[in-house]
Amino acid sequence: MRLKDKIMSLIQEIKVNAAQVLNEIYEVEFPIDSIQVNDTKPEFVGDYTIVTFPFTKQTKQKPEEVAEQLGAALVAQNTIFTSYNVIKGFLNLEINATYFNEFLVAHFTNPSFGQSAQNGQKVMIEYSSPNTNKPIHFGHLRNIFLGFSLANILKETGYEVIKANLINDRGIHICKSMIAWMKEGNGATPTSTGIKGDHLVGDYYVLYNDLFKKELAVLVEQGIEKEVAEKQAPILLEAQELLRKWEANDEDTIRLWKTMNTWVYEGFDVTFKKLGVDFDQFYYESNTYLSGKEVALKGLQNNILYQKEDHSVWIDLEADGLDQKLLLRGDGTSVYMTQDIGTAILKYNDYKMDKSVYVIGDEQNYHMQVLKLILQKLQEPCADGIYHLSYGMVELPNGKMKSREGNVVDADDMVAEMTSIAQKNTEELGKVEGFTEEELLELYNTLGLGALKFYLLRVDPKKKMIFNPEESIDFHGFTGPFIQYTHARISSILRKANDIELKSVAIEMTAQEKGLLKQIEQFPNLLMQAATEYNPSLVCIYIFNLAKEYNSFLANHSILKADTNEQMIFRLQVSTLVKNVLAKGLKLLGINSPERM
RNA sequence: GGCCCUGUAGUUAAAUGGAUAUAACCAGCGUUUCCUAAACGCUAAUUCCAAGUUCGAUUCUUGGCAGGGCUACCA
Repeated sequence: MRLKDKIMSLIQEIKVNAAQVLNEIYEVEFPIDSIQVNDTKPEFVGDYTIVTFPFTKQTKQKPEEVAEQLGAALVAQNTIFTSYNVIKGFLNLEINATYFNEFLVAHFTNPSFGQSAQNGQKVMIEYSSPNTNKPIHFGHLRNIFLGFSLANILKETGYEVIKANLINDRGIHICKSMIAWMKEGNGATPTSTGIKGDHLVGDYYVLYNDLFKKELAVLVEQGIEKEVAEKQAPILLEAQELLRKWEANDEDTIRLWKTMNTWVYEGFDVTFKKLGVDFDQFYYESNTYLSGKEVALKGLQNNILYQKEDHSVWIDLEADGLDQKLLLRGDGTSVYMTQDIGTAILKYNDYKMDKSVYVIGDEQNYHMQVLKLILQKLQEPCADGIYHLSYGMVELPNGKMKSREGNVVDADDMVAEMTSIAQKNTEELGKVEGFTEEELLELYNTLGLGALKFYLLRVDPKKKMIFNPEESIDFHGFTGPFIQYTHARISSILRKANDIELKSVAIEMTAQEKGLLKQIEQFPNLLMQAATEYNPSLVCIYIFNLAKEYNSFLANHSILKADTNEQMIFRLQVSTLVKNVLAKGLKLLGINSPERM
């Protein structure tokens, strides 16, 4: 067996071997993926375990007998297996240490370990997608980190990735900020006030809602029903008028709209940069909101859509268990769904991607389901590639965040808060020596962001999460800084040993050393799984377990004072490999790995 | 009403249908002469309820219960 030629992962190799042997013994074809290979539980002897219960029907033998025969044949046939034992229907296999030794030698200096070859597939990931009437808040961060991380993971596993941001820059919401600014802004600008552009615009959005509520109260006082008053409040009518002017291309309105949007973009830029995320392609809804109409009309001609008496255009999805959905109003204008249809087609025409991932909250599950179905019915080529990466909302302990009420945890504040906790912790631990002022600032930022990103990415995306600002963020345990710390410790050791030549050595490895290598060997596979499942939390869990295992190893093994020179070299090699994998895992999550902390 | 998602130690999270359900935080007790105690070790504690399928169910099916979301000619 030559590691250089090795394409298969160890688990895959076990499966292939097992299938082959089963075929030889029983003359039964078992599909490779039907063979279950698990990690052997620590209380048993062995590295990997084949579950033999599923074979009993076709082999007409007891699980123990199948396991026994399979184990004997595997050990006799392939030198990667050194021994086996059978407990009930579980066949525990021990893997030859030589295998891991060769693996170590082949990869400990390989910076691209974990990376897969290009697979020719193109994926677009749309994420972030903010409205321009308010700053980015904590809930958006989950979206942004998920999208960015997923893009990294897909690139690493061989996809060509386009990161897209669809900016929702038009509509009644931005008009609300505009009208409040016109009324009470007195010409305030980010420069004149010193307020970050997106926050400034967001403040007027909140102000709009305050004014609206006041007007509402007055109307209700006058004896008007609340629901009626909500539609009659003068400021709302003004905002709607502003939207009409915008649509009519009114010069002053457009100018103000552009100005305020520019403020917001400048603010967003700062935030995105601070968060360490970027995009390849921006789409603006003001450019795309009229599209989709032609497609709808074409669908009408082909009788996929139908028209009601008031000329509104609909699609009937009841046969698919959904509702009827409006696509064009009676006056011929588009709705949200129509725009999304248009944008989906536009994106596809731009890139012809195989997959289009939308990172959007789970409250839009229905919308996305309908969007995909309509595109399929319209026989648009982009339809089948659409995937909704649906994630649960981030809630505060006292309920949902509402930017209308200013009841949000702001993203910029959050980053600043985390950075200052990092600073406080570092200072308390007295670990500031040997750093320049500049390096310290960078370190605090690395640690604060690391904690924040890891915290939001470690949970399965589809689960909603509750964020408790006081209690939830920690620097111990299942956190970013824990892994960063492990990385920094390894770096320290390697710095001390940097004049030692890491030549190939053959040693008897301990169980824990073997365990580390076994874990690392699974890394490429794990990345593939994270990519197929669109789930960065798998990477979080993996690198956390690896860091934990390494820390435990470190407590039990001497490295620089190992018994023999060979042992030291071997452990330095293992450490190098662990460091590389931790750094790569963190990088895929968008987190930096400090050399010292 | 209909549809979708989620219920696992005190808390936050794991577990392609597999062995005695796994970690972290919190609590209690310990550990610093290779690297950095942001670490390591030990102790205690968990599958919402009821049926079903299975050799085997946290996982699949059905029915409850609880929480959230969607069900706009807003975006």
